[in-house]
Amino acid sequence: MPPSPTPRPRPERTDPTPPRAVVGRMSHYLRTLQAELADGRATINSSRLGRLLGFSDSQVRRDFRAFGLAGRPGVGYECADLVDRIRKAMGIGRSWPVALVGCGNLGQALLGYGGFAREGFEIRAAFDRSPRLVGRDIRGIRVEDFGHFAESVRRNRIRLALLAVPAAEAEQTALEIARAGVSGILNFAPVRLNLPAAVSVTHVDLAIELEQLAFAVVRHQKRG
Amino acid sequence: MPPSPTPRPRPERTDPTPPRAVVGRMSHYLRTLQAELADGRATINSSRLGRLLGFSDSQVRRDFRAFGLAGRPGVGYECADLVDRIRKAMGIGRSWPVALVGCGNLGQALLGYGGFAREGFEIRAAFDRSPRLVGRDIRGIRVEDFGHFAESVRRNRIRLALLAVPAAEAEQTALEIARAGVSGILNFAPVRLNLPAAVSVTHVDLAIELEQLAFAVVRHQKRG
DNA sequence: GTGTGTGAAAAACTTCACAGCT
DNA sequence: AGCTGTGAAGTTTTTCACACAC
Repeated sequence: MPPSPTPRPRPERTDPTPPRAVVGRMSHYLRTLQAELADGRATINSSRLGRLLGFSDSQVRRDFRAFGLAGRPGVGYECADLVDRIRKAMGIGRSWPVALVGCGNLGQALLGYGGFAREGFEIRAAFDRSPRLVGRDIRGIRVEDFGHFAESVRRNRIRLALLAVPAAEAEQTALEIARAGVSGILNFAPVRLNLPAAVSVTHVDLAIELEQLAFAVVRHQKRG
Repeated sequence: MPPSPTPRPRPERTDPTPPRAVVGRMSHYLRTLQAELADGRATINSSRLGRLLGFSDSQVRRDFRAFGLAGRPGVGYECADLVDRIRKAMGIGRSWPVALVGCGNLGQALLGYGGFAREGFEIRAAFDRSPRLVGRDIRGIRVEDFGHFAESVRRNRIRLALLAVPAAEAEQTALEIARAGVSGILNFAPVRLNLPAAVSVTHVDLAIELEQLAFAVVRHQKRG
């Protein structure tokens, strides 16, 4: 049993960074608050908001405090105010021009997906390499040749890209996207991308979602 | 303040349930291991696997132990063996017949998505309510009228459904899916579903993914 | 030497419970 | 009364660090 001196590095908690788990829930609060506003409710309390999302009331209050959001005792939180502040804190809400790269089936579905607009994400330009698609008009967007990508990024001040190309092309295409100065890529190809640290990548892997669902189903039936 | 006698409820850790966080990573291990196998590597150690996925080496070892997976000191883990065991532990790997409900743009993209097959998920039947689509052949699948859904679920032993209908129809359609005896729904509509507890639901919300990405981008640029 | 398995410690996260504001 | 804000306690998850197996 060595007594182990333990130098105590003193972590010194003054962390201004909101905990990762909180960030993950913020988008959900935002969406629910917008729905409440649309239903004509001006305020909401932590226990209702929690119930709608499956969180506890104290968790809601803690999360909001972590983002510096305050409510009024006896009343609750003001929906409209909260929506504004969350948007601001998350850096969204203003217009975010987005580029779509890859206009096959999935890409075309993304062009038609209504959900993006809500938070100001707007697909401004669409690209493909196939001569079959280049020049076509899909839902009001003209498909451009991917060769023009870098120029279009500058012209449209594009910072985010949706990557919906076949797996085999994903890595190479992502590199070119990164080189054009885009700072975030939402990747739909079932391939892990190795990119310079300057660009953030989020992976949407539908097979993994299905696996998790299948596991939940199996467990659900074994137990309760 | 009395020192609180602490009755010690004796948690009695013999929990066979793998921690939720571990389950979330298992699919990622699975995919990386398959890629390693495809590259001709027979074994892998925790630190390489962790590096490929952005996890620490000890986390990898802990995760595997939680699933009862053992490695060999000085060598590492055997990829093929691991893949088999993870599949078995997750309940996947066998064929999972899946139904697609909603054959608009997104639905058609899902029919063409190559990633599902890897783990045995197979879209066996596709449904829509629109007479425009019913009867059409899309990528080898004949679109059926949603009225036949329950019968098809029984005939094809379908347990999972992909829900790709417009937001306004999602809740009602999901209820009918649940009533037909499906046990898991992967929901693509930007709407929260309120369903009986017997059915598991996983939400794929692309707007939320984009929000999280935008936040990561903003933070990334503020700090490092 | 290399790399696992694992107690112990640390950190992150969640819930409890209640003082205090409206 | 109703509901927030928050210390304190509890729980889960991650990392550390090292004995031990190959």
